[in-house]
Amino acid sequence: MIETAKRVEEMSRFLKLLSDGTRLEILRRLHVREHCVCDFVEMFDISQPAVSRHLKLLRQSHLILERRERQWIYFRINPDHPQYKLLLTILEEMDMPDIPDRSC
Amino acid sequence: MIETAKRVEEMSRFLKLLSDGTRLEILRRLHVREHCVCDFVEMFDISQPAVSRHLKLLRQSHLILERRERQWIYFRINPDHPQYKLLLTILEEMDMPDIPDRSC
DNA sequence: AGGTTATATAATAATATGGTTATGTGAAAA
DNA sequence: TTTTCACATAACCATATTATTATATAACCT
Repeated sequence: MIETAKRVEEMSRFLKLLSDGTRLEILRRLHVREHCVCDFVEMFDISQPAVSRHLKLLRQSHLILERRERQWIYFRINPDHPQYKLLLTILEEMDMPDIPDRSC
Repeated sequence: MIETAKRVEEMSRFLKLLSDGTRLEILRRLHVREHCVCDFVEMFDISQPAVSRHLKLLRQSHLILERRERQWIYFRINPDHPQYKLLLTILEEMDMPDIPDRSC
């Protein structure tokens, strides 16, 4: 079906967005709390423009939201993103792998 | 922590593997039943070597298993892969998006 | 106004990814 | 044993991705 093809296409774009170690780590941190760009520039061993580019990709797909406060720009995860739940699953999987299901 | 960094790294490699439309579609089909290479060659508008390359990537990461029967090679999903559960979540998300949780 | 700080954009380069055609290989069939 | 079928591998090419350096912009401070 065409609809399914579109969903596969969307999912592959979403997963591509998450398939980078730097971006995954950014999201892991944003899952804990808001961060400004400078936090990430300190955190990673890449240049400020490189960090900026990763944030741009995440922002352009509406996975993160920004808020300006004085000279800083703070980012946070967008809980209204269509794939927010899947994102949480992936982030939690990294934090605690191999935790069995609670039987429910 | 170093351990966490390793998990982020592993997760990004896993997601990279899934972040291609052709490979996602292959996995979607294998989720239903076994398929031989020729099935996929028919299915997609790419060359047989291109299909073979996608299958090789999936096989090399142990996400799929193969079985030879006469002149055909049949592939199936490896249910013992460390990320099998996450894979199912992603495949099911594509089939039925926006189905709310059963409250549990 | 002029300087500093935080972030974005542009230009460029190296590497990764995914496709093609040509060819190799191993099992079945003639 | 030769041919055919199903698949893999090699060589190559175009595009995508991700980094860098240089520069622009916007807010704050003196």
